[in-house]
Amino acid sequence: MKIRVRFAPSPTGHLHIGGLRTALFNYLYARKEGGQFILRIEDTDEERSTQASTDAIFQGMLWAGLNWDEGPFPDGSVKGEYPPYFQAARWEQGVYQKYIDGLLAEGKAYKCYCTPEELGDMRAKAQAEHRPPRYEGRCRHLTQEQVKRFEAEGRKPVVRFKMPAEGETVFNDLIRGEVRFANKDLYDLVIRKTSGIPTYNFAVVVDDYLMQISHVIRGDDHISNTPAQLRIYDALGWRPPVMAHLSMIHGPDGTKLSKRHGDTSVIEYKKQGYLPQALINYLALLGWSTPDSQQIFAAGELERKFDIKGCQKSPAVFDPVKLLWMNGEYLRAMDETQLYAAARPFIDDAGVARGADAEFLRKIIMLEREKYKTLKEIPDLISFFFTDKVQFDHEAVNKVLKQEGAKKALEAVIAKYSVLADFSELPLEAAARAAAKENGLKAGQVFHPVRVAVSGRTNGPTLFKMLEYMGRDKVLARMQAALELCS
RNA sequence: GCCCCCUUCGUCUAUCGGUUAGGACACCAGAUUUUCAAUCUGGUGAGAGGAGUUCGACUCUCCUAGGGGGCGCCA
Repeated sequence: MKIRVRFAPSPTGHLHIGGLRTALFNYLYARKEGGQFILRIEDTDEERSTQASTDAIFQGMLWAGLNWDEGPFPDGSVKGEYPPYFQAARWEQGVYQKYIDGLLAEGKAYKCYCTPEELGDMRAKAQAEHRPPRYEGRCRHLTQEQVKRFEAEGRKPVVRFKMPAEGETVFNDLIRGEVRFANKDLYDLVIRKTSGIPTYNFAVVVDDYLMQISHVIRGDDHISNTPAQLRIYDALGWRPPVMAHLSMIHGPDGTKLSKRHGDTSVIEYKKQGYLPQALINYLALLGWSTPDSQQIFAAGELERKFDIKGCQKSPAVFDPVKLLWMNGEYLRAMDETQLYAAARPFIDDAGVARGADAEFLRKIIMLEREKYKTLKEIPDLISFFFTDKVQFDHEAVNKVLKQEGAKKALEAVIAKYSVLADFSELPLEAAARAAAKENGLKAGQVFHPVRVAVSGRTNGPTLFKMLEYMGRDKVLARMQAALELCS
């Protein structure tokens, strides 16, 4: 069997973490099995679908590196045999209507003239009477006269699919095993809206079949839609794809991940300085694992090791702290060139290091690399190298420069450094230690004031390398200026 | 209310009838160190509850409880 999977988002907002995870599992399954990964835009919601959302989905997918084999692309091009991969446009081409007509002709579907208000009333009444709030089939057996009257009133019908009243619908989910639904719990769902546009539950069936999707991998919030869709496959005489329902991602409070939990758009993670590889690695581990619980995956390794058998049935809580750790791991694993390239936009954006020499900037970035958890925090961590005047942290000044002996230490170091022949790491350290010894100070009593004097902070890179990179002029000038802050 | 799904450390998970229940994040302690971080070592910490099946259950079955999802002319 040819493996064909799809990610089918509706363009009604940004691509979020949950959507990206679903896309990722489809992508990985396709890559692992040597199949095709298809992107299809389900824009049958005329009111909420927007072009901006479609663009955002493209952008998010591309940034995350989830390249699709078939579907529409941001430049307007389309790959694959089933263009345009937008359901609304496919509807305009008449893709769905013939199947609806067929069901109507065979009596497997019927027109329903109930208005939204009537439906609302029925639901409310059912709720009040403790009955399930679903459509009871009022228009299932309308007489010719009734239809005529409704038509005369100008009512526009929807088309509903007739669900069987008895029996069971059973399917074998790749992740959950056998799942059974009693048909009596199904209801006659709308497959064509008054606008003529098919509803989601109908359009997915038609498109998945037409596009020869072999496996439907989606969130388990779709489990309850599955029996209805299976009934439609059956009515159309089609063989359904294999179903695989992924567990949901939850927020810390145990409910489905939503905006308030940080299910922010994928692009927001980019802006916050996350690496796409790190996000992807982290997401792959939400609801999936290898038999040995491997944590970090090298490039291409997920594609090779992904196995749907390793998918978890239970929901996973999104843990931003672990994501942060993982991002740090990826940052530390980058080489100088990669890190520089990744960090540069954030540095430019922050307006730090304007006009700095690229080689120099690269060295400075590497100096503090083991501290980075996100790219976004890099500018702040290195900014003091480039400012004209040191921005002193008040706490640092009070705790260090105001201490007894600080002034003496700085003066001694200034004296040494002014005449130091080789202004590089080792001699700098030796000179500082000598200054300490000669003045009866402990090494720390000298090192700390020097650090604060030149950087304004108590935390920073390894001291003498930092001084070396900063250069004699700047170091001396800064220490000189800091003397005024000592008491 | 009805239907469906789920249940191993705080979190992500391994285990596929016999293990001192393993790993990772986080946390704690120690080592290293000029700071922070990184790194290394060690530690705390789990099978929801109850019945079965079995020589033996985290693992299989049932019940209970808890959690989640769905019940639209949204997808």
